[in-house]
Amino acid sequence: MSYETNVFENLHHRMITNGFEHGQKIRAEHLRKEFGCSASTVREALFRLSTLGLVQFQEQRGFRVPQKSRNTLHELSHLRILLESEGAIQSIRQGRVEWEARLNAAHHQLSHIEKRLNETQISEPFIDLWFAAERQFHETLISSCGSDLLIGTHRQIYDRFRQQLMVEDRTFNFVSDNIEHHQQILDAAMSGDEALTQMKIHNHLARHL
Amino acid sequence: MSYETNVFENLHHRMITNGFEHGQKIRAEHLRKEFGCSASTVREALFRLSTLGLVQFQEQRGFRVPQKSRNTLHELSHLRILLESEGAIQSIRQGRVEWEARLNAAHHQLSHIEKRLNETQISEPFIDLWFAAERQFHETLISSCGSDLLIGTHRQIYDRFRQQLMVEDRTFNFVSDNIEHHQQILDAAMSGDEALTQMKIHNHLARHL
DNA sequence: AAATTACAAAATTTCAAAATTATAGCTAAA
DNA sequence: TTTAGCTATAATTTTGAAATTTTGTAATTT
Repeated sequence: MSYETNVFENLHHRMITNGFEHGQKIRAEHLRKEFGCSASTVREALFRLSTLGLVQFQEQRGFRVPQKSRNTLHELSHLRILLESEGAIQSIRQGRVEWEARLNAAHHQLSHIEKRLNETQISEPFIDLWFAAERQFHETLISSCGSDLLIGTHRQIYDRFRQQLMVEDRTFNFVSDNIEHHQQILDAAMSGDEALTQMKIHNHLARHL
Repeated sequence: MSYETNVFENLHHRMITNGFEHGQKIRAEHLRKEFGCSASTVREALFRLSTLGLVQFQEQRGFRVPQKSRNTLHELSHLRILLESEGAIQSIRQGRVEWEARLNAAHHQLSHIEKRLNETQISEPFIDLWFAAERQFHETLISSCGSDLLIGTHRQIYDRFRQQLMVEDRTFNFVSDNIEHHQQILDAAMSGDEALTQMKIHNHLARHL
């Protein structure tokens, strides 16, 4: 793996997991010391991230983490509902027992983590586990839709969605609602009811609209 | 405007207007002579294009224009229908007389070009005009949807869609169908019939599914 | 006190050379 | 004839310095 790809993946992850603050200036000249490479290599990675919307680029003024924005969150939620509903519906239509098994497994893991969080309120060591399991659940939900493009686009939106919520994610205020919502989404998908699945996905995200 | 942005925009345009052939290797080392800048600057622009899906990047093997792919076109069409329908529906709901005026203007220009193309079969001088007008019509159709994110995502998909059709676009075989389809989309949108608009968009793109 | 100017420091952008890797062609051995 | 090994060439990746622009601060002017 090349240096640039290493830098890209590292920064990509930190952009959506509160590794940098909203609005923070990202200086290639500083990060090069941390990564032990040239500022040009960091700059390349930042350009890719800017195209993904995870960093804002302004000529001659460098790169900056996007601010939290109520409007951006609204738009991301709306588009995420659209994509995830379509992906889930197509997965219901095209998925097989294998998809159901994977979805149940993903849900099992996620609900296990969320229930632990809900009982103990021990937060910090679980955030990474929760983060990965939440993503895995939603991605598995659409994984049999038959379109890599839809999956990729959904991922792009999901990443930006997570970035907008990266501070709030760490308060864990959402957990009890999530347990219920994720269960409802799973049940609806397992029952093969497309409209119900779409409605449950919408309910899950409606508070951000 | 910086060099890199210049290079990016130039390459971006050529990626979707048959400036390079499907599957062609894109060498920064060669293009630097054309642009009169360093290969590193070209490489930066290519990284951005790769994130947009208009160029494929492979470590140590550089950049390549994506092949034509029946499957990719299918996925792009499906996703484009999804996004464009949603954008059109939201525009119908949220748009005002001003949106209708802009859409009628965009359609007028597009149909004028398409009719000329249909009558005279003079192709080459019109491709750029048609290209711009077709894009303008579809973008205007969704322009009052209230979501910059949806508009931006649609544009990204539309670009890739045009790349897949950039050779076929130059045969002009589609023109008479297009005249009819665009008119139907306009009429449906003007009538405020959401379901009909969605159906007409679907019909317009169904041959690529 | 507020606005403007000048200058130094910091940051950004670009460059082309060095380091590294892939590719192509040739030769020898099996 | 095929395969493996070697070498030269071409291309890719990375580097850090030079060129350019922005930012911050102090001094001056209004």
